[in-house]
Amino acid sequence: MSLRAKKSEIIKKEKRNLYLISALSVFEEKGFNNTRIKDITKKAGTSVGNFYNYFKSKEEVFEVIISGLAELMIGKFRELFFYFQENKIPPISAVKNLFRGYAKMFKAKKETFLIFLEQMGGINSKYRAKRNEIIDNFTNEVEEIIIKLEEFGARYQNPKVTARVWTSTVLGVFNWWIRSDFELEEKELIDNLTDFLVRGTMTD
Amino acid sequence: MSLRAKKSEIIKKEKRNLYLISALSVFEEKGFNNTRIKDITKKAGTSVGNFYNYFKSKEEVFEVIISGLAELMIGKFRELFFYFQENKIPPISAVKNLFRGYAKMFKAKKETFLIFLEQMGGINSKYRAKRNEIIDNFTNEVEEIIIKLEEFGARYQNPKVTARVWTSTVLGVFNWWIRSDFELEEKELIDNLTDFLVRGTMTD
Amino acid sequence: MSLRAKKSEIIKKEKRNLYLISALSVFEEKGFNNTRIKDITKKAGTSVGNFYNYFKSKEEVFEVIISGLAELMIGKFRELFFYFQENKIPPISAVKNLFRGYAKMFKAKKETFLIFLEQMGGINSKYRAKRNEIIDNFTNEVEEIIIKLEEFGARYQNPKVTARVWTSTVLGVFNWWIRSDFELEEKELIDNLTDFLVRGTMTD
Amino acid sequence: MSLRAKKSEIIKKEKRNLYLISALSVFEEKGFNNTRIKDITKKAGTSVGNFYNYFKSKEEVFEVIISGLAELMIGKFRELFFYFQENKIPPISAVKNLFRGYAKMFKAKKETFLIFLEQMGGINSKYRAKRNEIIDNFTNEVEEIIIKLEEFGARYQNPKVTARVWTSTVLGVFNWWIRSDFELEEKELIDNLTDFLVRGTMTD
DNA sequence: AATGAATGAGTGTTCATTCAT
DNA sequence: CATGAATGAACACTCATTCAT
Repeated sequence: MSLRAKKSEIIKKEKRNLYLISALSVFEEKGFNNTRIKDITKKAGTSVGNFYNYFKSKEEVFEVIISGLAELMIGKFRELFFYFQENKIPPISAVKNLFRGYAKMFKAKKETFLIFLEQMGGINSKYRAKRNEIIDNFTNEVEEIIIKLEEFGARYQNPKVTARVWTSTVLGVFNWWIRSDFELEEKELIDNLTDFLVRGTMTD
Repeated sequence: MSLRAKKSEIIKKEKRNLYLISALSVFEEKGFNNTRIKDITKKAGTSVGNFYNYFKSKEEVFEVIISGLAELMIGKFRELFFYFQENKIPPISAVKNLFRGYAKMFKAKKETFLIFLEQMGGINSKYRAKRNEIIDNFTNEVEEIIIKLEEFGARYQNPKVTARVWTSTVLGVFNWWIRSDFELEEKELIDNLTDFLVRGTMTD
Repeated sequence: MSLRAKKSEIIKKEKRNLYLISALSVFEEKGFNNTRIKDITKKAGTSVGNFYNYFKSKEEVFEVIISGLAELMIGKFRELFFYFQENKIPPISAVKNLFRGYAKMFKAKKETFLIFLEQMGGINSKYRAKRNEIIDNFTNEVEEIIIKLEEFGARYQNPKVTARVWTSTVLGVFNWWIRSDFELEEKELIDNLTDFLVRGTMTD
Repeated sequence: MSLRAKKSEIIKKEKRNLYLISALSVFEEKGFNNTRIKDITKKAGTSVGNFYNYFKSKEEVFEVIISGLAELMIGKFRELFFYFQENKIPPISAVKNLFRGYAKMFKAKKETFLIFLEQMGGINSKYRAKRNEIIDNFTNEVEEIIIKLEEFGARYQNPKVTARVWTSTVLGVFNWWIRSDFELEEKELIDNLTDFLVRGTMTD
């Protein structure tokens, strides 16, 4: 690739990114269904037609925005899982670490998560299915850890329920935290959350 | 009111109900935004125009369907709260009782709750706000109980976080239970859920 | 026809009349196009379905209301024409007599005339054509008199224009008189109008 | 503004104009209420959606078409009034001048005037009120002149009635002249009309 | 005859997407 | 690539008329 081509490639990527950021902000405010392509391009300072040089449809921007969320959420969990096994970290520290990572992630991607958590299920059936699939996959990953935890002193329990409690809690509590504009001190949030979940999961 | 008028009154209520049921089912399947009035009337076996003899807009049916949910959820909690104070019921039994009531309620209104939990936030900003308001009110009610629980041996904790954990858990877990078509035995679900939440909340 | 049948005939006519009166009032207020059958039946204290036992369509009521207007306007003119020829009444008295009759007629049928004068042309092409036809027929009648007037000292003039001036004036001025709720004294109106038209028509 | 932008500005104005002309012609033929947006765009050779790039509603086109009529009618009158005072023109010449201007104006805007005169009152109450307001304002202007005319030898009369006669006559006679496709020679029309109105107004 | 629920064709407006410039 | 005008399918809602009771 020539230097010139490479440069244009970069510019193209930047423009695409600009659209993603603009769309994200409008989706978050108005919701997918009430967002007009014009709203996005206006925010980006370009024209309607131009948008279609970078995305083939309104759905595509949405999907790009959402894509990666699943990996992000699950990735964090896997990190913990790995760390946990390798380093024999005590569960409480491990969980706190995880939640610190989550707090950072939710802060960095607050709009995206709000869209995912609050809106995605209501856009259409396809996205509702996708949303549930993401949550289910996430829960399955969590479930595996719950099972492993028995070795570390978790009490006997139905791991499906426990895993669902964990994911519901994480998603629900962080959703509230984002919506409240991170009002509650991060340390307090994480300490309380961890305490609750660990007590709920482990034996005394 | 004449006998004739009373009869027609009843028939009218039944027809209205038929529309509510039809709409509920179509909303659940296609989502509000992708539901056409014709879908509803087809399912009800009537004509488009007739729908508007019973509801003044598509939004109205939706609102009638959703209305009452908040009261229902909060009502159950208040029942517990009252019972709990009056009868000095041990927390575990009280919570199990509550969840039995919830299980019944979610079963009876599964489509409505699915719409509320999964779709409502994505329809438009108005409904997103309403959804969050309902959840927040619910959480506030729960918070009051959490605070009372200290008398009964709850450990020191941030009640806002704990309340949020409870509501997130209840909504998230029951959402999954509905979606999975109640696959897991009700007793197992309730026992595990109760166990988790009580341990998370109370001191050892 | 039996007595019973005759009685029911009368009742039927009364009901029909009630509808005509109700429709007239609603048409005048809302205009034909923005009048709903329900508006008419509500005013009449009956039901939508009942209306169609008396009229076969919304247009029919309108046509019945308007029908007769043409004859009424032209009839008055013919009366004058006849009187005038037979009795050699001086023009000024004849015209004043005519206008007195007109004033009475416009007062008695004010809503009907308002509909005819202000609204009829805007309902649809058919009624616009009818409206113009009525006005043209009226003008033709007037034209005949204008021509005769030469014998009585009218100056030379194009009778088509003069006739058009007369009808435009009569319709325009009485329209205003009705709209202003007959504020101006009838005598003053008639005296001035007559004076103007006669001076405009006759030689000095 | 760039040359390119200026060009597009001009094209846009032309397209808007095309719509105005198309709408005018369809309104005149079918009437406002029976005109479909599709009728307008078909006549303009464009698509339905495109119409809404130029006008925000069907009512807007109508209002743009009608707007200016009032000013036009009254403007002509004021011209005369001014001329008349300044130049001490004898009334007959002044009136003839005015009517020549009116004839030209009605010819140039025949469809618009037909819509205003025949249809506007029947579209809906709002437009009926507007129509009457325009006519009343026009009449008030005329009334002022009538009052001034006394200095120039007008006989004593009720100026409200006389003004109403003038406007009714002008609107009624020109309405007919337009409808008859200007059959009558302009000079003949104006001479007769002027003669009539001046005789009616002035003393011998 | 009276009622008012039922019907369904009809219409203004929106908006994702395309395309000429 | 950029622009924004052009396209037309889609849809909520209306209302004259019909019809079962």
